[in-house]
Amino acid sequence: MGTVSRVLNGSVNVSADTRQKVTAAIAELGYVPNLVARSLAANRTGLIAAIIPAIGYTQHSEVIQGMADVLHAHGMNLMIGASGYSDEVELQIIDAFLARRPDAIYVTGVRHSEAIRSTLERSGIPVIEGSNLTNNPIDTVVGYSNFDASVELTRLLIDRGHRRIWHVTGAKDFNDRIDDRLAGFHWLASTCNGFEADVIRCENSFEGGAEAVRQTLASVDKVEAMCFATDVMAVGGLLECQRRGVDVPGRLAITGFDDLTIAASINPSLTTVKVDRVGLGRKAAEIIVDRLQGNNQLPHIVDVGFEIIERQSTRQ
Amino acid sequence: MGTVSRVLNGSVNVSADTRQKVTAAIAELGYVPNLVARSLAANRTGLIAAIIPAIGYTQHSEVIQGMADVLHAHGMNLMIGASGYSDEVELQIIDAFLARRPDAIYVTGVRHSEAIRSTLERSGIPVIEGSNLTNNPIDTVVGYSNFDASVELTRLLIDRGHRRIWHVTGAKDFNDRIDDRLAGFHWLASTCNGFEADVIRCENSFEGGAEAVRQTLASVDKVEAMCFATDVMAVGGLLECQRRGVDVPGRLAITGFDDLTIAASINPSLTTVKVDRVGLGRKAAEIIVDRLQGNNQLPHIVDVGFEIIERQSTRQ
DNA sequence: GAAACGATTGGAAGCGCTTCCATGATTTGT
DNA sequence: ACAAATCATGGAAGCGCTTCCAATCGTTTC
Repeated sequence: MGTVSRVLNGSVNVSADTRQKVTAAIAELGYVPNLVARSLAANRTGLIAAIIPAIGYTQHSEVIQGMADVLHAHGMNLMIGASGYSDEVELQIIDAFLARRPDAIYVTGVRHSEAIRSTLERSGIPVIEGSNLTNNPIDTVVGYSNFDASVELTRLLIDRGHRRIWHVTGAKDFNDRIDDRLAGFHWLASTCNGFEADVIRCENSFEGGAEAVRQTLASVDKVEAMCFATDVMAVGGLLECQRRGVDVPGRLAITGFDDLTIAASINPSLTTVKVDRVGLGRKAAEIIVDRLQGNNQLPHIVDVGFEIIERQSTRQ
Repeated sequence: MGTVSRVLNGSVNVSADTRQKVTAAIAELGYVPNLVARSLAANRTGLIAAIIPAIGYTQHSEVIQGMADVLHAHGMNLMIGASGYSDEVELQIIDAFLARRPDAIYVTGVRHSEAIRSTLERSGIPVIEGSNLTNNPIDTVVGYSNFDASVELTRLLIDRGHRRIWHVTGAKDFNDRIDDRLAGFHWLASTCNGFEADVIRCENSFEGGAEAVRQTLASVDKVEAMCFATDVMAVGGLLECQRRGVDVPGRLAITGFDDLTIAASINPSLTTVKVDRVGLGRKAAEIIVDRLQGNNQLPHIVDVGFEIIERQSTRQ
């Protein structure tokens, strides 16, 4: 038993001869190691837990895709849960996951309830926060600055000559990513003279974006640009402009955020912020794998960056 | 120890008094049961494995979302893997998952390599195949008839007076779902007189759909309708028509498949086939839960149905 | 009031591995 | 050639639970 275990775990202290025999026996018997027993004995499960707000949304599931790829290559597997943007549900899922003794845990965002934060801190395993940045991670954060990206995107609109810009965002306290985008917008606005900054909130959906366009066009005679906090809303807005014959970007410039694949295809194509989400997931998984192999010299703040992609919706 | 276990598992044979004491002690000590040990002892992990072609695609991740919701409500958790449409990778993932002794496994589609099929058959756990139908499931299939849906969709185009229809599909043998859609199209075509059926293959992407439109318009002077095997291709095609000023549905009727959210918002809105994917996932999970609770009287072929949604892209 | 019974409870075995330890085999140094 | 060190191997303990069994206790029945 001891020797078989050594063979399976690739220990050095096994003679080539014995290894051969054991391997043959394993093949002949069709023996499949029981990883549950291994997990218990070795105090290491090879399971990684990941919690995202919603599995059905590309922005989040692409991160998971990246993680799954890297983890699978290292013999580890992913457990996944969806919080539905609820702190309460998220805590429940975290508790359920921790009872399964994962080797590490990934959570989306950097703003958590006190209960969640303390649970994660006491978990004793690597905790990766993703999709945003913070100076004060629970353990390690892998993301990009939603604040900076929003600043750069808004600056692009200003550079194009716009002096009145509407920032369209989701419900209050919906999540830290869009809050930081709004904060970046506000910050830049406060540094500019003769600049009119407005904010409108709507549902994060195509219809929400469309509604935002309708409201905005109805309430003021002159709107120069709308800076949507997500591509979903921006595309919804763009399509509403198509329907109403509003010239984009002639009458109204539009920007999004996320670079969904539709952003490049729609007419006019959409200026947005691109983030390599699959890469972010891969990076998170690589850090986890590294940490579990004993590397404690890893950075705790990992910026995967972003890229402003200017397309037709802002180019006159 | 025995008694504590009985309390935790809600056994009947514990006095209210003892239960009270144990519960209090658990709360005070902040004891968290180790589900790994439980899994080993009880020979039941409470883990469900799910394999989909790609996690980042809404069509598949929505199913996972539905499963995760139901499973979480029953104290079970999801392990997830992505095959990237490769039989080889899929088998690797299945093997890796089975070593973790999941209580059930979900796989996408009903056409599998011989190795995969036999591995699943011998696994000894409930196997759910999803997103299509077959008369010969490995164990249980939860899905809808891609064949029938395609027939109905094509019939709608014929009813609208179209006599030349292009079916746009993906690469050969890409997956059983789009193959069945093509088969449905062919079958209906073969029953109609004076009907011209063409097939074109392209990449399953917006750009692929656009390319299909370009090729089709260039090669023939009269095309009446294009029936795309997926909404992604259809939307790509529709946007290409926008760019070229091709009137949809006046000059060219277009249909998709999947009812992605964009289908309802795009201009003109897209006629497509709607499937409740989250519901499909929920149903699959409910069957799993039921089976694990010992119910063996469940149907092995579960049709969750589909709905043809006619929108502007086919309505003259 | 004694026998019989069912409801509770504690204890031990065991789930299938990993890991430590002791033993024996082999190699190295001198 | 011999002692010391190194390596390979089998065996046993133990990971933290569940579950079975036997023992205990309070009740009911006649």
